[in-house]
Amino acid sequence: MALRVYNTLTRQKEAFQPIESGKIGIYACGITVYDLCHIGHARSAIAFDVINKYLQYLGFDVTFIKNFTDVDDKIIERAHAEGCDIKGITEKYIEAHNRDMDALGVARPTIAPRATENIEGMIRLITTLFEKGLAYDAGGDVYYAVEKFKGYGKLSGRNLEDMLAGARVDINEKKRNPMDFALWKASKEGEPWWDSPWGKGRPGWHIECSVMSQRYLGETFDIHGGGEDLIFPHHENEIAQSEGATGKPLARYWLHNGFVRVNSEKMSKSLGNFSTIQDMLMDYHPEVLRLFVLQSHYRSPVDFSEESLRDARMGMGRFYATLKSLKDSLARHEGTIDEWKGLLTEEHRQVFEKIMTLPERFTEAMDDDFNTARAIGHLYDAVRILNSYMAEGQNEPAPETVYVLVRSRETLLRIGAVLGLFLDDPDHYFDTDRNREVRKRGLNIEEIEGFIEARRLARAQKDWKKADEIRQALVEKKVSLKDISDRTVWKIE
RNA sequence: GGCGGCAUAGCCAAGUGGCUAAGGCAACGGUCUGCAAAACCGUUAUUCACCGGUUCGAAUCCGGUUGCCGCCUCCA
Repeated sequence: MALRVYNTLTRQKEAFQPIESGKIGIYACGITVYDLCHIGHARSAIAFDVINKYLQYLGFDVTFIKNFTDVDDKIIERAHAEGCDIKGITEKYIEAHNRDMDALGVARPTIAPRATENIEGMIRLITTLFEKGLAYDAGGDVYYAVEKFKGYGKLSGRNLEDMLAGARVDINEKKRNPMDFALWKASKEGEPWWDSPWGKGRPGWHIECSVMSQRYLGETFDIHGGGEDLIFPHHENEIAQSEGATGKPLARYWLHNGFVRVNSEKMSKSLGNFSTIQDMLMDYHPEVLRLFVLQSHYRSPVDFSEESLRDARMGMGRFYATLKSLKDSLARHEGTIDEWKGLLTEEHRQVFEKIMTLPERFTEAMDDDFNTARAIGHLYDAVRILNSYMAEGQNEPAPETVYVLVRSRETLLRIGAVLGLFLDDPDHYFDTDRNREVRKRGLNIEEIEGFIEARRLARAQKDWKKADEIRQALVEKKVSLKDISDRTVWKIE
């Protein structure tokens, strides 16, 4: 089966066909840098990160562009509020954004262009739109004449009459049509400005993406992505600008991710119901956040709550428990024992072959519009098979077992990497997880270990009653114990 | 008002015409254990919001009803 993707433009899944064989250009709309990123931004970033990584996994040479909008009303407002220039704001939040994305394991884009570095290109594009009769000057403000562009509304499935019937179009005397949007805004006192044929001003929001995508990916490129709230007006306007100027399709496939919700409502700045990525990373391992997001399809909404994150954490713990078992089983067996390939007895071969079909099943799921939820289901299946297999041949694994486990682990890690999962060392994962949980619940490690030592002494004397009381006290603090032959390990539930 | 999406077990979530409706979390029973925990095995939706229709056959297609959500204003 070949890759199929849901295209917002046609509202159906289509066979994916790159413009140039073996190469893919993706443009994903980035953020306006005036504040910290929240979980909603993380969801979008992770969705396109996985798309990016999966396409590379398939062997495509991917050019991934994600911009920064670094001039905009909100930024100017914020700069005034903090008494600095816009660069003071944008530099700070670009840095914060990059830190957040790095922490989440989101790969940096091939190029991360900024709007303010592309003003000349925007002026050129607006000039072209004037030549085509699609732009008009209204006293220093330049607007796009939407009526002049056939097909305005084709992405969002609207037409101008419907939109005009809507209650919330702002009245602006300067506009010829209420739906016309700004390409260039005359600067007011104290605002940043650039010289242009229409006077001092700054670009409108939409023009930058048309310019930067064309600069780095050409007039027509493969995939354009973003959150579903960008479909209208942002992406609709990009189409009007770019296609109005070139007469060619802007992008072949339009992909939009669904929202993160809180209590069934969109997580957003205006509702104030957001959690920043920084805050969430204090409480959860980054891969728990990724798993939370990837367990749903990227176009569906996901509901964010303490409980859903807790579920994701438990699921992630299951994966790492298996990775830890694999690590421990193989600790004394470096390298692969390749001579066992082809010599496996029936029992070993069955496990081996099941795990070796994992990439196939993974690809089948991901080829269906990046169905990460189904892919993750297959990973859990593999984990169950391996746990069962390891439970049988515990202590000293036979050489053929080692061969199967080495190959299985490679496969698991290779596929996990596409989703940005299993990248941590299992011991490190559980250490940091425990430290996080201990801090969240206000517990004290020395105290817990003191209790465990007291219980060890009680157990040595076969004082089961006392040992159980101690354990019960710990269980009430959500600390669970596991007795292994010579020691006791603990974790937080 | 216009446009669009969603409704699957206690919770989360795959599945878009036909083998036994994935998987995770939770719960319960068993193996293991001094007892537990983890892991493993087993159980938990004759049924997919509701009503009607198409079909040999539908969670899946069509029509209607109800409920929830998004966009139409900055927003991932």
